[in-house]
Amino acid sequence: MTKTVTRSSRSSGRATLADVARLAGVSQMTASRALRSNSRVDAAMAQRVADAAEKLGYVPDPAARALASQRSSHIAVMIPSLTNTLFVDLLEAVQSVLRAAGYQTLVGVTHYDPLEEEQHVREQLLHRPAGLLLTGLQQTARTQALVAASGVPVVYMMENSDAADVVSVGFSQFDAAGQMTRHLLDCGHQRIAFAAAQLDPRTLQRLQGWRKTMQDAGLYDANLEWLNPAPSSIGVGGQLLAQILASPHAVQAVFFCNDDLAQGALLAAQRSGLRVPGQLAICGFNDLPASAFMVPSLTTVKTPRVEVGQRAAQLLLQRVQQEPLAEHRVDLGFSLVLRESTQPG
Amino acid sequence: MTKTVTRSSRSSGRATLADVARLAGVSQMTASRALRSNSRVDAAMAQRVADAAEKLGYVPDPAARALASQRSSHIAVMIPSLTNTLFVDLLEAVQSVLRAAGYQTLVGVTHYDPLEEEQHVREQLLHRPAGLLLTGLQQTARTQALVAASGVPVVYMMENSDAADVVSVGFSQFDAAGQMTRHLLDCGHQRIAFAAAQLDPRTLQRLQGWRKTMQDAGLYDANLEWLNPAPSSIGVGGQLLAQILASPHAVQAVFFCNDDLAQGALLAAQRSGLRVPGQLAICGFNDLPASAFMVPSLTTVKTPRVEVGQRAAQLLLQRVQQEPLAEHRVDLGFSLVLRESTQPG
DNA sequence: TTTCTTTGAGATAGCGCTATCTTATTGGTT
DNA sequence: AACCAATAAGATAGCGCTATCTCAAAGAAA
Repeated sequence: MTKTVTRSSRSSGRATLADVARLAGVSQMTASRALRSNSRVDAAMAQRVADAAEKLGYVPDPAARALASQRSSHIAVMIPSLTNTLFVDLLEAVQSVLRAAGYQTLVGVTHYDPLEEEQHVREQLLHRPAGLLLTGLQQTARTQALVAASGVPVVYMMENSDAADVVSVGFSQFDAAGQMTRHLLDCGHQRIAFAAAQLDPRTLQRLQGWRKTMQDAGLYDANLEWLNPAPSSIGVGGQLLAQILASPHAVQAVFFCNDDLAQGALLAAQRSGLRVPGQLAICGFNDLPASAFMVPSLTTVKTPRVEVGQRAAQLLLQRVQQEPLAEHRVDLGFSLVLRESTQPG
Repeated sequence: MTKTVTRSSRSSGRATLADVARLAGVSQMTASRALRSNSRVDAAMAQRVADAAEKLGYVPDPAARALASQRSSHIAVMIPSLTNTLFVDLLEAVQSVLRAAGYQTLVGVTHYDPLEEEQHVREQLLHRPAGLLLTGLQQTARTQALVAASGVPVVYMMENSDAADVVSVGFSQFDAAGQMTRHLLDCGHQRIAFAAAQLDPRTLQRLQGWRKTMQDAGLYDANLEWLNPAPSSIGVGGQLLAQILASPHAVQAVFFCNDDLAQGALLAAQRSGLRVPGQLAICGFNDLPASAFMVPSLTTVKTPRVEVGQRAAQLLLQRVQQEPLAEHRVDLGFSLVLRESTQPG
């Protein structure tokens, strides 16, 4: 005999917490607590509730939960771009961790614009996300104020902050660029140009890393800096190379701030008959998938974007669940990938 | 004098619909209707409500709305991959349209796996999305059943269906591949290989388009088919080219099912000293950003992915808002992009 | 023993909306 | 004039959860 429960016409038809509580023979509140296991509940009773939920195929209603608790099961993620494989990898890593924990990921693509980021954050906060993941540390003052006022926990990705109350997962863009520059110096190059596009904060940190190393080596020259604010792309990489070659200042190597630029430069070099690394050494940053297959293969910096995404998501979950954090600042490092495009004679 | 409204400790502190109704001097229900403008409301009254909402900075609470109406402001989008620029462009287009209309986009990356898609859809339906965007027409039977049972409106992307009750926005993968094959024939090639990876439904439709054209020309040979189920990538493109060149069957041109494969083949050819198009013509599909910059530049099929995303999102919004659709099947076509890699002698 | 905490469970009361039912008003029919 | 649909607004009652308060029982401190 099937017990037929009469339901209002407005009900969803799904099993509700009340059904579970009835079957388990406990109050609805106890069932709620048992399923969330946040408050101390008798173990045997919790098991009864879990069994009842299982039997009924009960799934909590996110909207009801959000309305009652003023906190949704969404986590908002702000990334600058999906065109750059870097952020795609970051996002996929974030999403797999969050999804496994039962959270939905809402992605905001900011196109490297702090104001667009602010607008996205403002919209997202209306949905009362459980947490927020931000790329980089340079938000507008209003974004910071909005986030602070909302009380939503945040974890920052791709850069590290020294502030005590900021949780960040990243690596030193400055050091990475410094080491790559060092490598080019070790190859015997002295006139090492730095070419960049987009000019987002992380790119500028790489610029500083290159500058510092060149200055320390006594080889810094402002004529070696080639900065183009346009979005980074293969096409812009080719343009930058053309500009560098057309200038009267000699150059032995070019450090591109991103692999797509470097790839574009390699292709442009090939088209114009310039031998790499014979006449010019070229390197990039991020180790995008195509870089290993370029001819010549591209020397670059391998960045831990997947690990950054995973760790950031894990830390955010801990914050959301009010667990204490072991560390506030996670530096995941980087590694140089030396390939043909900088191979010394 | 500021009127202080006493609020319960559980309230969010934001202005609620009740506040708006009070200020406008109407009932809460009228305010609700006026703001949604779905039911006939007196124009003057609607204006009063709108003014009051504006004055209070009222923003509806999505959770409360979802709970009361059994329908959220989310729209779920299923795409196979974010690694393929094709889908990134599609997604960004979708998202910009939906966001402008006040909907949140929830992305499910299925990795070309119908079962993973099913699991994503199942999870998303628990959140009662307002609508669903699916890539391709090949879902599992259970996915179809789940979607049908939920009553959530769906629009299919990237392929067109002839079924009367299916809303789809796409183009003919079959025709596109046929035309490209025709182009290779027109260039004077007879031994035209088709090389593919991933082997998702759309890839197989392209395969069929190539087959049909080759058969019609009396040039079909099963030895010209090179299918690798691995995920499509630059590396796999190089492998496929190596296999084709190592086989005893002569080949004059290779039609790769995706640009990333073709790019990999171009790079591998360059590395091994094979002249393209001199010794071998190569073409791809999708016109990814790098293709125009390859050396030689890559002949390919330009696919209307941005337009597909926009139209699909617009149609879905119409379905969500119960508006009648002008057309159920939107074919956005494609165009051949003829570049150096297939240039005859 | 008495009193004061601690702990687990239940009862109650919303969270902020919208579906639905009811009632008042209007204008068109016969 | 009497009647009936069509329309607009209000009253009511939830949607399915969780925060908060209350209370009984059990253990710790006096």
